[in-house]
Amino acid sequence: MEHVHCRLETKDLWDKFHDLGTEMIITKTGRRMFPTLRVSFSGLDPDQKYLVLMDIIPVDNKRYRYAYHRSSWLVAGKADPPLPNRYHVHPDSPFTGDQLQKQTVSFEKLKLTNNMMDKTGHVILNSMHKYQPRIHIVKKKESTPCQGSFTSLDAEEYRTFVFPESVFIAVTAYQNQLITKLKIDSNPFAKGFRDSTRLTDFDSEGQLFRLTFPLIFDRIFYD
Amino acid sequence: MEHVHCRLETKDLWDKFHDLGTEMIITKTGRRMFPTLRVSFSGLDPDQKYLVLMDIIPVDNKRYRYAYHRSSWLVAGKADPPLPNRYHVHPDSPFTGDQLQKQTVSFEKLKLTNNMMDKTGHVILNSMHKYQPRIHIVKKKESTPCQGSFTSLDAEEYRTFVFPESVFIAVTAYQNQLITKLKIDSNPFAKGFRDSTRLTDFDSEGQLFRLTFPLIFDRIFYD
DNA sequence: ATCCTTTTCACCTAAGTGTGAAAA
DNA sequence: GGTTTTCACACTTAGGTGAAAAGG
Repeated sequence: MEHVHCRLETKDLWDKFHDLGTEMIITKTGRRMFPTLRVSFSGLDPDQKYLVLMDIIPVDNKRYRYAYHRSSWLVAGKADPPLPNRYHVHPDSPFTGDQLQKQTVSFEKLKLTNNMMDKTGHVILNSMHKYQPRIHIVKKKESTPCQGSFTSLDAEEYRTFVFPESVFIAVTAYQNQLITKLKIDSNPFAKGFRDSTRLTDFDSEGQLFRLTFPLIFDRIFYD
Repeated sequence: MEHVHCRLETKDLWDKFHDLGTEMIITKTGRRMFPTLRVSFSGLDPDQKYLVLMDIIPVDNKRYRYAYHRSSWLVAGKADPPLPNRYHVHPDSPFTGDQLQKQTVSFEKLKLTNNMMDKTGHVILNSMHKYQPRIHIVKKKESTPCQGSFTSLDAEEYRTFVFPESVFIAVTAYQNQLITKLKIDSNPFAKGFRDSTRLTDFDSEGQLFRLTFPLIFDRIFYD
């Protein structure tokens, strides 16, 4: 697994958020992450089967608060008691190496919650704490279950990738107004709050283009 | 272009609808097609640029009506005056052959309307008429515009693919109740009408699976 | 009791979908 | 009188709002 590479496809967007200090909303019922973690791999064995996993780990042992007058995050004390870490197998796993090198893997369905009693499988985080998402790729052996539990892993069987631009602070309400603005402008699901005069245009939902002159297609091939 | 192949990725779903007699709603403001036409290509020149187009042509010169007592479609006379055919360039065009062989092309944004005055570029169809969608792949020359109008095409420059399982009758309201049921069960946007006891489960939105036992990841690679 | 911070919740936007009664 | 079309409505998921509630 030494030559495996992992690319963050959504790096540009993550960078924009990272510059402002990324915040992710966590709710009782679970909230998606935005931006989404979307990655692609290279250097895999095309015929080997792999699982792709994601988890989110605390970056430090601190609790943060937002200083409005300075528009910046300050340390506000020691972290709350840590929560049990959960690993999330991408639902399309297992992938063949061939598949993985052709398509990107998107963790758009993953949701964050502050509900410690959550039973729906969302990631449980502490509010006002700093986190780092991670991506893991695991070589699947005959015996590796795709669902269920892992018991042991040899060192050769997996690799972990960390993208520092994806660190974020979990919040129950946005603190930095610039983050709110960037979310509204870049998340298609927040369209309802955009000004009619859009300054930014991240969404790739280009209009269907129509030709005004008909083409002539006289030969039809059945396939 | 002789060796180009085109595969209908959503064939299974189309087949299910075709068995019942596919109906597509057309409205004044435009309605998406469901199932979506999603295709992939092979046999292309990786470095060549291509445009992918779709159009929808009348299958015959007939008008249909639905006989409720027999639960089947009957011919109800001659077709209404034909409407001008429009060709729709996929908004992501042009593609390189390499891109096209790695990803599938989805026409999910295309909308159908019965409004002959439509200025938004949707496909205009006659209600109660039978139609056949077609996919065209066109080799892009330096001079070929991606937007605008084509003036002429050499015979070697394109191929047209037709999937007979994608024929449908345009309607303003569903006629066959079994079609309504299948749409509700298979279109994620119609979830609100599903019984709590889902018999069918076409949507691929599998729940994220969670491991209950933590894995041990001690080696972190920055990438 | 006061004050400040953090969390919750009912509410509205948005697009896509079928409903069912009314209008053609 | 029967068939076809329209339209306001309700539902789903995802997202931010802003006032009220909860915490400390």
